[in-house]
Amino acid sequence: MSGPTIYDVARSAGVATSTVSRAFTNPARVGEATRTRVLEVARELGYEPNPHARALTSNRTQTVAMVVSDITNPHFFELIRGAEMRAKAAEYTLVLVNAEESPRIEQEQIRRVARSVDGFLLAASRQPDADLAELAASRPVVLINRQVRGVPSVVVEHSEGCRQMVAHLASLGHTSLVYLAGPRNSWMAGSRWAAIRAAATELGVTAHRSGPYAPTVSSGGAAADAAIGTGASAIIAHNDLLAIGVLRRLAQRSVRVPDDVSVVGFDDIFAADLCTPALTTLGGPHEQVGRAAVEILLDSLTTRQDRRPALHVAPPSQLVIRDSTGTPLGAAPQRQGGAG
Amino acid sequence: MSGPTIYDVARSAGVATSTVSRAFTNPARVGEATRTRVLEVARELGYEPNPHARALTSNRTQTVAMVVSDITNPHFFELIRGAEMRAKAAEYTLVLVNAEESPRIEQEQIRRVARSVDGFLLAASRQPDADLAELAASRPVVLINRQVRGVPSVVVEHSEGCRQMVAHLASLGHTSLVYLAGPRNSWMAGSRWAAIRAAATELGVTAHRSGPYAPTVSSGGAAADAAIGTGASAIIAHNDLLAIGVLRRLAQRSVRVPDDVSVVGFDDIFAADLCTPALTTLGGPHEQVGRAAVEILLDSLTTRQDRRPALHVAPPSQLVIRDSTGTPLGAAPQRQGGAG
DNA sequence: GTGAAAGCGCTAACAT
DNA sequence: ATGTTAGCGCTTTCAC
Repeated sequence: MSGPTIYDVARSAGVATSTVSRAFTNPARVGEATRTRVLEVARELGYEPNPHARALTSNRTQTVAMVVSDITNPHFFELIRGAEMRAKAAEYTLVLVNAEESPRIEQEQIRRVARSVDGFLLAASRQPDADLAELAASRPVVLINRQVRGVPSVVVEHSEGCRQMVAHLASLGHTSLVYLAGPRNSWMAGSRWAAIRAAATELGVTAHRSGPYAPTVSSGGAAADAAIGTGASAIIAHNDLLAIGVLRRLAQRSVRVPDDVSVVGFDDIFAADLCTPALTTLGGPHEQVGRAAVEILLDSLTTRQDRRPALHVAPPSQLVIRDSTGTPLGAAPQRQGGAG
Repeated sequence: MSGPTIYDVARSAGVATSTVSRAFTNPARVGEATRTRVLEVARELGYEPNPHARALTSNRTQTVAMVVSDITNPHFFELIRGAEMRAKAAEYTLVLVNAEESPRIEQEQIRRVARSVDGFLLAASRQPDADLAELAASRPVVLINRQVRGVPSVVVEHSEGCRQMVAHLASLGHTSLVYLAGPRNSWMAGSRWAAIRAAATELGVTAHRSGPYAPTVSSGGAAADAAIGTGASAIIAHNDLLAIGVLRRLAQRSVRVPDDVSVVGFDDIFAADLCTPALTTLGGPHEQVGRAAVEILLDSLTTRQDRRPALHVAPPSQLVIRDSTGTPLGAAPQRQGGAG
């Protein structure tokens, strides 16, 4: 059934099991010659350490869990990819958990896998701050695109990004915008709105908020209708998926983008560059975020548990200007055409 | 550090540890009253079975690994999503492994996690048949979009799909097509080409093959150039990513799609519907494929190991006709415009 | 239906 | 530097 054990190797190599164990987990504490011999024998026998036996005594599993709020969202792909690669490089295994936008499922799953993993990567967690703080107190946790006091996190910088976004819109002549908000329990939704509103105030632009909306293409229909209703000439959607849905509905309604209304999204997913018109969006180094999060997590696993500061990393976002933003012709008809 | 054990529960409930164990893993073999009491006590104490201790004796981990050839390809995300959901429903955990298009990495990673999982889902494996057969002989394996004699698999039906694709092209007036092949060690690439060639022969269409190409957007440039070189009026790309890359290059070169040349892809990824022109492609129920694969795997875990037939499931593909295919104006100028 | 006890394969004191 | 020896928390015969 299962392969050779540490005993087989020990016997074959003429050493004690503890020596074999050390040869694998703590090579420095075994004599040069012994070590090579042991490893040699192990290789010959095809010995592979049993991770469960190992975990049982050492409480280390070489596994980390990545929990994403919605595996349906392509945005997470890049995060997952970065995390997987970094984990693999460190000989860690990545367990993938989909919270399906439900705080309840999220928590259930976290409990379920808690014993099998060394730590958690929580991407866009929908749980309340208190729950996250509590979890982080008992297990190593790194938050991604979510910030909670005292918990390490990697968040794509968006405050300045939102400012740039609003500035871009303002410079095109927009004087009124609407933010189509993401889910109520999305920290990002709140944080982005705050940044947008601040920038809008500063730049003399009127900003409204509508929502919350599920961050999906299909909820873009209702979101677009609501946005049009506000009379704003610029729409900032919570993410690219929603923005793409908005674009669709706008096309159906023969509202021209960007002539009649400008649309911008967040994340710069692969599809943002392909849709028509190509979407202006606030992108970020998502893959790198995934890597960084794993790095911090692994760090907190190896480093002594003494009070390291809960670090917060915020790699810069970048406003990618494409074709969905432009001068509103209705509002500023100094160009060629008239209003819609 | 870690929570209460089976001993704590046993003591509190006034039973033996074996009874507690049974209450969890084999409820039928414990008296009604005892069971409820044990479970009650366990809940009160916040007891959670330790999966490693459990795995150590039982050799079952409640975990399956999904290995994908390239996590970069959005196509896999539907597969992953389906698999994750089905696994979760069965209280199994999904481990995600990216083979990075390398048979070597694929094999290494499989070895690495072999002891930690109950079985493998191998999506678009790049390994030789022999290696897969060998692996399948020692561990439960389900292949996805790959077929190897004697190994259970779920493959989106594509033989008939390819035929429809070629028929669609032929009906539009195309008499010559080129298939831009995927990676050399991609089973799908070979299988699709065989089906395309057969259909082409049957329908009196000339078919060329070019490649292999990496199934990525960026290799679409060279692929497009080669395709144009063949003079074919229709291009069948190995997957949507490659097709999108082809579309890009064609646009750069001012080759009109579909007037000058038609383009079709495979997979019907999210972006296929968004690019310009929208891509005609052979889609499939990918999420369902992921689910089905997990189901078969779990089945082979629970069912006795006696010789079940290695089942092969092939859910139907569907030709999604969009705007990238049309009548070649150069070849059949019976419409309005002239050739390019 | 329930209990006693022997491991599963490994790590980690503690010796030497 | 290496060996001895307890367990880690659970499952699983084997008794009763």
